[in-house]
Amino acid sequence: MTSVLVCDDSPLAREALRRAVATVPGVERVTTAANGEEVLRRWGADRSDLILVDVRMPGLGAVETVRRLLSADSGARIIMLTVAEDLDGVALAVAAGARGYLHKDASRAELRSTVTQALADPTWRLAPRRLRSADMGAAPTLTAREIQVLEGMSHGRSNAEIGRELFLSEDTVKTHARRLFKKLGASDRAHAVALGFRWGLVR
Amino acid sequence: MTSVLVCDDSPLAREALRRAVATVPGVERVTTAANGEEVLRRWGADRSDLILVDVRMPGLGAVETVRRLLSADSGARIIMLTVAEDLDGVALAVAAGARGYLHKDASRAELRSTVTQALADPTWRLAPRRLRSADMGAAPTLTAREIQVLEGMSHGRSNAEIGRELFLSEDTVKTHARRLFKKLGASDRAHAVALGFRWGLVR
DNA sequence: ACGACGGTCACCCGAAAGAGTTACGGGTGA
DNA sequence: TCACCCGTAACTCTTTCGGGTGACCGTCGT
Repeated sequence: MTSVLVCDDSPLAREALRRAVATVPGVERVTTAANGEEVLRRWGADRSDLILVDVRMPGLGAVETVRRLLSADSGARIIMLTVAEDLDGVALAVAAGARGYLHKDASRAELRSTVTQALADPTWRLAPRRLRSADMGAAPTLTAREIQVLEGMSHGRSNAEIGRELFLSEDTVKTHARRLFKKLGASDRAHAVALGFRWGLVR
Repeated sequence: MTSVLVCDDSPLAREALRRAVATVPGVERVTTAANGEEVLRRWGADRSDLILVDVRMPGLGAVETVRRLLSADSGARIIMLTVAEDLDGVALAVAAGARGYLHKDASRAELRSTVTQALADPTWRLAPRRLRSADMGAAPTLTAREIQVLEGMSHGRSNAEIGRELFLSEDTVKTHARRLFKKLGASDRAHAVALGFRWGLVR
């Protein structure tokens, strides 16, 4: 029983991927998820043989998702999906333990051959590259809420606006902000946003 | 009577956009079109105050649509809609005369604020710049000083600290800050830093 | 069962930020 | 020449931020 889990925040892309992966010989089941949290839930319930994860995701980021999947099961086989040239994100995810990546605008044949290969060989890995893997150890771990607040900041929202968006009081947003500042070592929101980008926590 | 015209080839996206734009304060009517030809027809019949056009369209392309709209009425206010990182298309459309662009996966608040801004100010432009077709990056042009100030912000410096670093008064730093906010379309320093990263102006 | 942590909310307070406005000299392009 | 932008600076006024502190309630791990 070979199953694949596909994660992408865009419903259209998700469906297209689901259909494409389903045509790979040997794949019996394809499940989908819209975000990192859902991936972790589904993975906990039913471990697929392969996971495809979009690098750019709201909420729990791709890097964090990869890290948590691997801490749950170090044997998890993960392939990143990327749209454009955000190679930084891919690099970080690969450094975090993903097996490789796929361009979303790769041909269907390309996708199929990569998936086939990854399924056939449990040790399959994209050519190992020299990445900033050393940096990853020090990467601050933000909670989902903290990342949501950080993302709000990166979109120019005030604490009050973020609170309205997340159905929280402004004071609660401030608490999350203070905690994430401390974790990141940021002196203010602008600094926090910059560090978020440098760590690949937001994009 | 404020009206907005939305053009997108995907019915789902079209409806979602229509609903989102309809919630913008001051907008009384939202009409939709599925392609460039229809936009031109509707524009001929009844000129809206603002037009949102998907960059990716079948038949008459977005760039050609923009060009024809502007040749019919040079005051037409057009904002491009883009899905991914097809900056080429956006850049061409902006070069052709579009006022700016919006990521389709931008938050509803972001969309609303951009539309509000564009409706409020007839001269609104995402980044007032002298675009050449070769510009291609479409990145807003910040002056050296503005980039220095933005970099200071990205390192968590206060305006006063940035001033001391650059041998400027705090008030001067504030002036540079205000100007770069306007150029980037940022609402505060955190947003400006985020946009700086997204445009590749800082790292 | 205990503590640590995360999520929620509240209050106070001083320090920043940001908006608006004005101003002046220099450079540059139309 | 005139208009426009840039760099510099000052002023006021309001909003927002950030730190400190305390509190209550879950959950999770040990």
